[in-house]
Amino acid sequence: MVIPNQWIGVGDLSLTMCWGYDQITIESFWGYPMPTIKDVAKLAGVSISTASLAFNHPSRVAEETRTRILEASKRLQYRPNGAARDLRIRRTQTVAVLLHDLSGPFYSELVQGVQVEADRCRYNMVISHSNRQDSIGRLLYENRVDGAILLDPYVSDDVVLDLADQRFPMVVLDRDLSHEFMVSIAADHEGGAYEATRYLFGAGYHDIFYMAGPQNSLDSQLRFRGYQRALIEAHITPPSSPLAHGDFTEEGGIRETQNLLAGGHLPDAIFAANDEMALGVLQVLREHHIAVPHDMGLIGFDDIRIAQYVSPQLSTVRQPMYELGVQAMRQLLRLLAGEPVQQRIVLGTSLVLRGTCPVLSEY
Amino acid sequence: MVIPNQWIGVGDLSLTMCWGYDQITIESFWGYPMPTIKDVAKLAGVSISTASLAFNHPSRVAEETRTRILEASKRLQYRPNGAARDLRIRRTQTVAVLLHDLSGPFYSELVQGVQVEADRCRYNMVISHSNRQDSIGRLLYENRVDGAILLDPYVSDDVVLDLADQRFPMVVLDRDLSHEFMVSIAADHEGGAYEATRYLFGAGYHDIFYMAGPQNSLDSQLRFRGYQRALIEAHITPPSSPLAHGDFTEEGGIRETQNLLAGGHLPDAIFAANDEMALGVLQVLREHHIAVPHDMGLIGFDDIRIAQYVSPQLSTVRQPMYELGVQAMRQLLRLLAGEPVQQRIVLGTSLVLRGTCPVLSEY
DNA sequence: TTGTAGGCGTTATCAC
DNA sequence: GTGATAACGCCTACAA
Repeated sequence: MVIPNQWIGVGDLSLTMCWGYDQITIESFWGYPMPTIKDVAKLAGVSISTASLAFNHPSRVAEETRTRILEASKRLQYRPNGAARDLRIRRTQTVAVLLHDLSGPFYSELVQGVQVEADRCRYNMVISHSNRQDSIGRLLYENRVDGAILLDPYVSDDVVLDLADQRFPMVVLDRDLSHEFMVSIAADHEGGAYEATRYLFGAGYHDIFYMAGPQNSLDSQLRFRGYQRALIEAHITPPSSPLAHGDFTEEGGIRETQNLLAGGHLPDAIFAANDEMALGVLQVLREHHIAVPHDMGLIGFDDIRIAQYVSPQLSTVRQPMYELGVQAMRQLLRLLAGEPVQQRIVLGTSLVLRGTCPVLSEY
Repeated sequence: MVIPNQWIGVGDLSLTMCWGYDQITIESFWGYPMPTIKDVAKLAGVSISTASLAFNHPSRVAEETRTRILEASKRLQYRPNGAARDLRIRRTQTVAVLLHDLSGPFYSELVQGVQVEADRCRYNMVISHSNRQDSIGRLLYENRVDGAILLDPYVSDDVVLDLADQRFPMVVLDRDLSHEFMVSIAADHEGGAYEATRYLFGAGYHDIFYMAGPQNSLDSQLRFRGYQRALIEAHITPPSSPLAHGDFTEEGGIRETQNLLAGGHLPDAIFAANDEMALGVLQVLREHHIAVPHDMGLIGFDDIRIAQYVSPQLSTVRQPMYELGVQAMRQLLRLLAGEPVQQRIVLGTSLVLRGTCPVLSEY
C-alpha cells in the first residue's frame, strides 16, 4: 500500500525544448566569456608561457612572479580548459568503466576496486551507463578517455574487436574474446558452478536442476558447463542443454519454478544461474510449503546483498567483484604503459553456504 | 561459511609501477600515430575542410566525394579526436553526475532518470564516483563537462558555491544551498517524516522514538523536524534534539537499538532515519523476541530494495529517486540553455506501508 | 628566469 | 561544391 504525498513546488514539468542547442555555446548564454590563460598572463604582466609554467612547473618560475600569476588567476576566476590541455598533451589521464547495469553493490564493488587502483596511479575514472550506443562511441572512439574497462554484454563483440584492432587499450570483463591488444578477465563461472553442484551432491541431494539464465548469456552457459561436469562426475548423464531458461530476474525465477511445479516431476535441489532467480525460486517454494533446505536444496550465484536477508538465507557462489575491478584496472594500466599483459585472466569464486542447503562442517 | 576456491591464473599481482607515465603519450607506446582528418583528406584527395564537412554536414558535399572520404576514413580507421572537437566547439555535450555512493538501486534509479532526460536532448552523461577531490576538479573546474548534477554530501558547500559563482551550470541534490545560478532539488524529507510519524500515532502507538542519522546529516535533521512537528500536533513535547544518533548503517541501527533496550525505557514504535538502520533495529528486535508490529511499530526511510525482503517487510518512506533524476536533468538543461529556473524544488515522498506497522485501510 | 613561436586536430568563415 | 585559413586554449622546445 503506497500513499503518495502531494507534489510540492514541482513547477513546470513540461518538455524542455531541445532543438536549437546546437548553435549555442556556454558563454554566449551569459555573455561571460571564460578567462583564458592569456588573460591571466596579461593581468599578471607576464607572457603566456610563464603563466603556464607557473601552473605546471611552479619551481621553474620565480617565487614573486608565481604569486602574481596565481593572484591574477584567482582574481579572474581562471579555470584551465581541459579540452585544450588534453589536445595538447594527447592524453586524458582518464579511464572509463562501461557498465550496463548499475544496481546492486555488485557493480559498486567492482567500481571500488577500479577506483582504488586508478587513484594509486593518478588516473581518473568515469563510469558510463552505456545504454546508448553513441555514449560509448563518444568516450572510446573519440578518445575522450585513454582506456576502458567494459562490463556490458550488450556491446557487441564486433565493436570491441574493432577497437582492439585499433589498439585502444581495453579490458573486457566476462567475455569469451581474445585479442592481442586486449585483456580479458572473468570470474571462474564454470568452476564455481561445478563446486556448487558438487556440494549439493555431497549434501545428499540426487536430482539437481539447473535453472539457466537467458540463452545467449555467456555466464549462464559457463555455469551450465560446470553443472554438467559435476553431474558427470556423479555418474549422472547431464542434459545437453539447460531444461529451463529464466532471464536473470526474480520474476523469471518465479515463472520457471511455477513451470517446474506444474510439470509434475520435482527435483530435490535447484542450482539457479543467479541470485535474482533464486529469490524467485525461494518465493514460490515458500508459497507451496516446500521446506528449504529439507525438501529442496537451493544455491544461487553472485552473492547479492539480499541473499543474506531472505529466509532461509540464500547459499550462493560469490564472484570476487572487488578483485575483478582491481585486476581490471591493473591490467589496463599495463596496457596504457605498453607493458606486456596476459590476454586472459580468470579469478576464482567462492561457495557461500547459508540456509538454503545443509552446511557440512567437514567439507 | 565461505569456501574459497583457489585463485586461477592471476599471474603477476605485484604493484604496477607508476612513475614515468608523464612523459609518454598513447601513440608513442605503439609507434602508431593516430590518423587525423588530415590523413583522411589526403588519402581521399580533398582538402581538410571538405573532409570535415563530409562528416558534419554530409549534405553539403557531393555524393561522390563523400563516399570517397568515408572510404578513406574507413581504410585509415580514422577516429575523430574528441578533445580537438570540444575545444573548437567549446562544448562537450556531456554532463556529469557526481555521486558519493553507488550501491543500491537507490542511486541507480536516480541515474536512470537523468539518463532518460539526457538522451532526449542528445546529452551524454558520465558518472563520477567522487571519492577523490581532484576527480571533481578535473570534470567541473576544467570544463570537461558542460554541467553537473551533484549528490555527494562530502563535497563542501564552498566548492559548490564557488562553482556557482562562476556560473558553472549545476544542480545540487539534498543540500540546503541557494544560489542565483544554481538549482537545488530535494525530496521532502520533513514532510515524509511528518507523515510517517503521524501515521504511527494514527495506528495507535503513543511513544515514538526517532533514531537519527549522523549529527551532520541534513537529511536526518530534516526528518527529525518532521517528527517533531507530528509530535507537537499530537500534543507531545518533542525532544529538542534526537535522543540517539546512528550512522545510517545497519550496524549503527543494531547498536542504537541495543542501547535503547539496555536503557530500560522502551518506546512502542521507532521511526528510523533510514532503512539501513531500520534493518538493524529489526534484527535486534527479533533477537529479543519483541513482536513487530504488535509490540513495536517501525518505519524507515528510503525504500531500499531489501525492505521488501525482510520479514516482516519494512514500512518506509519512499523517495522519488527516479523523478529526482528526471527533474535534476531537466533543470540542468534549462541552466544550460540559459532559461530561467526555480532555485529550489522539493519533491514529495510517499509512505509505503508494509509489515512493520499496521496497515490502516481507512487512512 | 622569462618570452617567442609553433602546433595539437577540429570546425567555421570565407572566398573561389 | 571545394579549398585556404584562422581560430579554439594550452603546452613546450628553444631562444634570449
